Amino acid sequence: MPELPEVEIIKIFLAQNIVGLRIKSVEILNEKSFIGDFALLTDKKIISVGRRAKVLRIGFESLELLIHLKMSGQIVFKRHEIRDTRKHSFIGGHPTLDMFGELPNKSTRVIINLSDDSTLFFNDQRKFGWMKLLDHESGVMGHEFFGKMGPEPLGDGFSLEVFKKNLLRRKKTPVKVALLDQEVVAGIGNIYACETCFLAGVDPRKKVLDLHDKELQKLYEGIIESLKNGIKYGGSSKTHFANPEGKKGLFLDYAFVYGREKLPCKNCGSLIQKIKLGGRGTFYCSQCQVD
DNA sequence: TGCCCCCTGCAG
DNA sequence: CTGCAGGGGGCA
Repeated sequence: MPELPEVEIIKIFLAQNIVGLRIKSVEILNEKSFIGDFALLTDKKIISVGRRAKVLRIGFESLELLIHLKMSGQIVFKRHEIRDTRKHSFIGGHPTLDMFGELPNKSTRVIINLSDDSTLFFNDQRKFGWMKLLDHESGVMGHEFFGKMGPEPLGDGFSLEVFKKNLLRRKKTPVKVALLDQEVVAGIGNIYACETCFLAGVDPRKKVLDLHDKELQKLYEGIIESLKNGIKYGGSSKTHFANPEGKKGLFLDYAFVYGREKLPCKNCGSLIQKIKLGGRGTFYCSQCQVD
């Protein structure tokens, strides 16, 4: 589900809502969803919430909890004053937790009870996601885990030069597949890779080696623009994604190609094509995305 | 660099 | 029933 924009939206929400609270208890409903000793979290105070690539980072004084939502993960925040989400649901536009049903639900894997009686649910239908608890002593925190990852595309370290250098390590790879490589740029997933190629006017099948300098420039700008738009519209809610209070994202309404197979291109009117690249569905406009 | 796999559920 | 889904680790 989540790519950089969706994880960023969750991060922003959690930063405003759980920092300063303590962990009251953790319940593991699926063993493989939590790596590490969850009991260590008891009574620990949350001091920071961050993001690196598609990974959420929740910081404690001597511990860090990493969360990767993979394809179907959700973080749901249930405020303490809401006893029964179904009876207290709003009508019309307000975010509600209704989309999650009763909580915990069938796909809830971990429950984190917080000191003010609010609750975090880690839901993950496909069980690909994980929570990992790291400690300072293990030396895993920070560089070792994230060491090989490329730059944050919305951060200061992401220059055109760095982008070109990293991308060109994948010379024979189709450009859209190379954009998915987290060592090239961190945080791009299938939706934003497709959108980036469209914004750059580049055929997603084109090998990195064959890209002109102008195309590299436009890809660089396209990455930043598509990701910023993703955040601006609250993320992509194809199936699973909603922010922690149940608000869905609207980005796919504004997407140019992703999910628009056989629909007219918003730029030229010709029909959007769907192909498979690197095993992933890939959408593009054969008129707008050519040499 | 390209599969297969980890899973569950939904659409065709 | 088959195939597909916002990810990515491991293996040849």
